[in-house]
Amino acid sequence: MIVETEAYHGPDDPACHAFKGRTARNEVMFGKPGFLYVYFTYGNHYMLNVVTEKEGFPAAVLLRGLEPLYGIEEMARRRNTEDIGNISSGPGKLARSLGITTAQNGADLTGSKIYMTGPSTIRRSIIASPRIGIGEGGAERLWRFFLADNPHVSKGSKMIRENSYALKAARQMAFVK
DNA sequence: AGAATGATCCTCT
DNA sequence: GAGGATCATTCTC
Repeated sequence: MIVETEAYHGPDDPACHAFKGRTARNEVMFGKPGFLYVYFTYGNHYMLNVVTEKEGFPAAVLLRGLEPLYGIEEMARRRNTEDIGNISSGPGKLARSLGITTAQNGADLTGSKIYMTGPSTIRRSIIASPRIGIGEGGAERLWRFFLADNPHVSKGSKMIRENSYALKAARQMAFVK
């Protein structure tokens, strides 16, 4: 179950890989929505994105956190950990746990091999926050989204959550006082 | 051709 | 909380 995402929106978003135009790497983002955009970074990690928007408009959503529901043992094995909270709580971990690499770049998510399913209606409380780990164009837009009550979010999001709780608590104390 | 950089994670202190 | 790993991609010359 997807519990954390981040949005990247083409020409108006400096943090988007396609901000400066088409390259070999970001090619897939310019294609049809519903396809995987996977890239390799920091010499270690694959980032798993889903292409959104219409063909020709480069945009994608980065998957940053999953709650393992099925195939947990296999995910854990790929991640070499027993700690369920550490299997897919971050974008690099997530791709690793699913066995996704650039071999799957451009894969069709509307077929039957790799796909997403489930309710499209929002039933849970969601926190929107600034994107992290991004330079220019990162902070202004609240384009990181994660479930307010789910433990399988990335480290940065946990911090945001804790800070917001701390803020709430501080306000409450001030109110009581 | 060479250098810099990065939508991160892990280890060690 | 700091720093290293580690390499594909992109930018610069």
